[in-house]
Amino acid sequence: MAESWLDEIAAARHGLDRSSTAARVADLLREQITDGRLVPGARLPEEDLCRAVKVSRNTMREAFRLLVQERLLVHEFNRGVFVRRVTADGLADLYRVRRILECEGVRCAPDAPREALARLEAAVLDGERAAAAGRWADVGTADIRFHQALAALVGSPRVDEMIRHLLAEMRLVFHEMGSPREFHEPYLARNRSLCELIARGDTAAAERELRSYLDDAEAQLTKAYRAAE
Amino acid sequence: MAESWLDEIAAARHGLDRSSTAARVADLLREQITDGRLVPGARLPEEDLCRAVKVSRNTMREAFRLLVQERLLVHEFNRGVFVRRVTADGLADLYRVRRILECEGVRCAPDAPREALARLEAAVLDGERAAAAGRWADVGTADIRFHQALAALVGSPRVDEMIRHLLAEMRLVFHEMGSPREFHEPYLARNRSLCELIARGDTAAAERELRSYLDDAEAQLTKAYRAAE
DNA sequence: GAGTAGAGATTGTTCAACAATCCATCAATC
DNA sequence: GATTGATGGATTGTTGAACAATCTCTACTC
Repeated sequence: MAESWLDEIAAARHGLDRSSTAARVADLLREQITDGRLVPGARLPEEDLCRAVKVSRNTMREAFRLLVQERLLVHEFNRGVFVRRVTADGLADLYRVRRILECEGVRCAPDAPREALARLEAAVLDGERAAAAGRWADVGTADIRFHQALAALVGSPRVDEMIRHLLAEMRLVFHEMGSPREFHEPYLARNRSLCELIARGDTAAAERELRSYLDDAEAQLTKAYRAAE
Repeated sequence: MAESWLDEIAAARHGLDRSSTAARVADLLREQITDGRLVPGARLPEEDLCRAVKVSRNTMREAFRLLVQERLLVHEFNRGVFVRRVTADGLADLYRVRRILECEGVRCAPDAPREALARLEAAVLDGERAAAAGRWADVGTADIRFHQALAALVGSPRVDEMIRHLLAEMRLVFHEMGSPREFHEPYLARNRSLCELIARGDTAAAERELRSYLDDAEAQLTKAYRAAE
């Protein structure tokens, strides 16, 4: 195993040179969306964006396709692309799959590597620090990182990708209903206790707590959703 | 429910007029791949395909994107697109997620609508009929439909999409190792018994059987994989 | 007020060209 | 003889323009 550093280089290279213009444009748009500057339902006209970003229409369309694949945009034939608007049904489905993946993560916790558990703890800490400083947007980001780390306990690249897309859509939900503080504050303590239950190895109690956690969050969001209509 | 046929029309129309040329080209390629005429690892040169299908490079690239999203093709920057080649690691991950989704389907069986259970039964029957007639490729198709119906018991559009992509990749695995008969034949009886356990409502036994089923299949494929190297 | 016709705007698709990158080949050096 | 470096051909990435198809809104007719 004298050449193990070769593998590291091979892995690092992947993230370096792979940058097409389309991918960079997609990064740009993704940031606008996850930051909430592009609200759900907003239309993205090709030509305006091409002029703004100074790329050709073909390249812009390629960037669109990347974000459609991530479920951040939806493409309607002959009508254009829009920031995805999550419906009440979509929200229910979102939580259905979150329950499946995150609960599986909890069940896998005993077999998970230490780094994976450390990331869970780190996300909780980040959230608490951000709350103490009043940075509520960062609290939301930390919360998402926490749930991502939860599903990552499964140790499956494919599950990682699924949960990443799922939680990116959750960001859309949050932006569509505003008020990050009221929503995220109560869950800081629950994240902490969930993390401790897992660290203690009590996966059964952790799964129960997680389910009630997700039920509560879903009910709260659904209520806000129905009210918004 | 007097106007339920209206919904059917609405659904059918979706598949009719909303068909860009890129989507049709993608259909063409998808068929070539799932039928095994395009083997895993094969490169798809843009210009050759453009000339063959008589579409422009941009349209062809759009078709590529669609199939990349379905995980049938992989796109390497500045190198081209290739039929996905599933590695041994990828195979393990594939089964890890199949276990999660299909076992969840079994657990949801008591709450599933009758049509969903009927589709399960239908897939088993199709497989048995195809086997009796010696159509082993169709046996494989029926097997995939069976597992798709299993995950569909969850009743989540998102899970449906996940399992569809997963099983499309499984087709690649099958093609990479050939010999459909030897592999699929033993599982016909197990599909049948699994289906009966579910129909009887014994979800606990069904889940145990499904896990051992998937373990066996994974072990068999993994062995064949290692041998092929 | 409902329905229709048409103009203007936007998207779908194609084409041709050039730039950037990869790949195989060959020459040069040690 | 093997490794390194340069060369050229082939393929992909990106651009801009053009035209066709479709949608959307306005104005008009009844």
